[in-house]
Amino acid sequence: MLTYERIYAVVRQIPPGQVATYGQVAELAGLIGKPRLVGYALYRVDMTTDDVPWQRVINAKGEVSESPLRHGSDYLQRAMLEDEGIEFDHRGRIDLGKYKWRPPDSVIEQALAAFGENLG
DNA sequence: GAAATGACTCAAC
DNA sequence: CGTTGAGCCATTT
Repeated sequence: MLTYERIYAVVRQIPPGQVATYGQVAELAGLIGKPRLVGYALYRVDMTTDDVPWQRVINAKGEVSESPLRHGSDYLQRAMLEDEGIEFDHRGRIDLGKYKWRPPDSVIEQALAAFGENLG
């Protein structure tokens, strides 16, 4: 289960007003090449709590993903992002070049430290 | 243990 | 730019 916590930890590092892609989170979470795990983890996130800002995690296309189980709350996620100052394209896409989260070295160092714990 | 699922990503046309 | 196909592996049943 630490795998998920790793992802949550990274997602929590995402500051408001910015978005990160699954690949980005996966890379920082040590799940390089396994973006699906991130998506799966976010799906498992208990959105009833604010533990993880899953809303700031989108796909590499800059679109806000949605799940059939999430049906109906897709607009809610968009609203939350808009509330953070993020603008959506006419197609519902976000300008990653403007809003994509740029992980600071501190986060990378933390990630590396986390890897060490796991890698042994 | 084995099969099925999945909020994705990269590459090719 | 949009669609199609293959890769990835932990979680779930």
